[in-house]
Amino acid sequence: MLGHKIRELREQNQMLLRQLAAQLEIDTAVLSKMERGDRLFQKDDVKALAGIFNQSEEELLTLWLADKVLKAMENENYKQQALKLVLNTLK
Amino acid sequence: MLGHKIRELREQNQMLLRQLAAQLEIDTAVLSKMERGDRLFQKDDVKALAGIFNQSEEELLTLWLADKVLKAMENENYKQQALKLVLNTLK
DNA sequence: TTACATTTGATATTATTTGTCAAGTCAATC
DNA sequence: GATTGACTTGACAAATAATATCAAATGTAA
Repeated sequence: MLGHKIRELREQNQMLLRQLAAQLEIDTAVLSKMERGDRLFQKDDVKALAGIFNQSEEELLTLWLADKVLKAMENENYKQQALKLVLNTLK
Repeated sequence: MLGHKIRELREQNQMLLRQLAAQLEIDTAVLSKMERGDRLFQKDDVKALAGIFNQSEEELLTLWLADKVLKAMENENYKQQALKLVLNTLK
């Protein structure tokens, strides 16, 4: 979810992967994987990205957390029931 | 969530921690932590517990997955927004 | 006090995540 | 069809986190 958003923002800004990777001080290969959803971003990088692309931290961190949750649940059954349970316990 | 349920079931069945731990072939100390919510159960143990206490796997695995999600989100902000996002992407 | 059930904390083991780098693919241009 | 540049992939190492094991601590009832 976040990877897709970042790729869009990067392309809108005509930046190369290696340019953005340099700003984040991470390896280009890793950023490629993050944008493609193979890896999670680091939380600090998400905050930096909000600054770089002038997006709200809330929006990007929400997407990031959603990715984390999806990863925690991948290959499991009863996802929806579990999510609803969690939502209810948070209320 | 699951730990609490298992403790209830164990006490209803007048079993000791070490008895249940023996059935699951895990250390008593570890089971204690699992029931108290300090640690997640192993998925295989959840399935075994459904058999031992004659509960539906679906119910217990749902509680277990909810615990996993809660752990993945602990200490983060924007939990509810993220969960709603995930729920929507699953639909 | 003793005996027993449970909890806690320290350490060791194992698994997962993350970083690094080289080689690979793919288009565009020459 | 060779070269260049952007991106992707996969293998391996390093760092981090999860799990197991065990001894000691706590709590409690007889």
